[in-house]
Amino acid sequence: MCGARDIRLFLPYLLRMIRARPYDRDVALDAALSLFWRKGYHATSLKDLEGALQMKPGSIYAAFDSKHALYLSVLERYFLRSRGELKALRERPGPILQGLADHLRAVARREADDPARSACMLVRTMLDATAGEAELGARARGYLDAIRAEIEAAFRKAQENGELTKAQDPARLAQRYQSNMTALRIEAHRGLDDAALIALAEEMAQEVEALRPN
Amino acid sequence: MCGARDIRLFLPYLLRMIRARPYDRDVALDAALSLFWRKGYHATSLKDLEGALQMKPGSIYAAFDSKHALYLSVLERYFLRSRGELKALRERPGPILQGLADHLRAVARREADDPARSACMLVRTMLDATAGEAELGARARGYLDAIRAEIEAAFRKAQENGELTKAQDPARLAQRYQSNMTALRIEAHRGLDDAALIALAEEMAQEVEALRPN
DNA sequence: TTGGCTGTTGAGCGATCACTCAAATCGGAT
DNA sequence: ATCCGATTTGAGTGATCGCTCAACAGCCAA
Repeated sequence: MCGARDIRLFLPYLLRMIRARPYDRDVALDAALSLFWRKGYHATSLKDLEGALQMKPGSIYAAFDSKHALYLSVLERYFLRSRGELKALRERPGPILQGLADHLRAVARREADDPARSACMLVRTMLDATAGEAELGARARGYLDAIRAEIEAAFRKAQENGELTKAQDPARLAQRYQSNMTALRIEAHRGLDDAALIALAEEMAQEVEALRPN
Repeated sequence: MCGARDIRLFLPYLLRMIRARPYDRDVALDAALSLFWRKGYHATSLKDLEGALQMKPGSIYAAFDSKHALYLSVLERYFLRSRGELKALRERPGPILQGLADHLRAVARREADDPARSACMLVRTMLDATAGEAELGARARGYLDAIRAEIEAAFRKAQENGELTKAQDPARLAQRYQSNMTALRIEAHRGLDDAALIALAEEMAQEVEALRPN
């Protein structure tokens, strides 16, 4: 009996929780992600963010605390998506090595189609972070490590499935795979023509496929 | 007879030309190179430069015109040194492939020893350059292209020397070599431990050596 | 010495930076 | 209709940005 009253009591707060905000946090974060990814941390000003997020400075600070904190949120968002892609790849049925190889091909194709090609945001953040924003660099490194761990897990699973010999070292293969991916995306950023970009990815992909013992 | 007078006439100007400047241009440029390389274009302020160059703003502008122009000078300096290393490599006696492979090993060792590891300045500049400084990006790309051309010339010479089969494509080999070098130096910047860094370079180097037909 | 030219100085310019806060605005409960 | 509290607003904060320039210092010829 007092249950009903309790619900009535908390209803306003529940409603408030789902009350439509004047801005959509996800949309705003995506806009910030796109902007920061394209321009980098230092070159992006609050004015730029105001335009991209369609929010006034006060609202931005109420919602995200600071430019620094917003960048961290955005970076985490980027990381979660990147790792998500890899997790999906590992949990997919079929040979793991094939999935890893195809991922390289897919990234190259995606970049080739994208008119605004841009290298990995984690790498860019790491390269950009100076002593003044040491935390940004540390975060980016941490995320890159987590992604490498994800790749290593994939190679390890491939090894369990007999797609690799016991002598091959998943940690080292993951290291090389990530280096290749980084290089591939930097070449995309550089503006390498589509054919060469896809050929480069193909070369890397075949090296992954060639790991399989026959 | 009028020759002597001419010399006497121009002597002041000749002396002025070699007159010791209050600052040493080469030293100043090296200091700027080090600073810009470490902090990047956007994160480096005039105050930082004043400190590093030991020059007041007026002198900096008298000598280098602007922060932008100074960065361009410094970038060219960096490029010339990088290309110089490769040119030396190509003109050295002995097998070219061996030289290219050893260069990868040497870079890894150099980075491992360097406490302030830093990725290639041209790559960093390219990744950092926004629409506002499109020229910086274009310059960096141009320099990277020139370096790739240098690598390609090395592979081509190796091919002429019979170190490569006729079927192998120097352009593509150069592309991959440069990608590997980029990735290697980014891993160095990332803070990859010395052993792993050197192992990564070794793997890349052996792939170059394996190109040789036997 | 003196005059003249070169190169240095550093206070200070307007613009822009990240950021704040008092006032206006809005949705929902009464 | 009226009020309340949450949210948005945007002019404005001090700090710092890249950069300028009138005044000054040092050197050499005369």
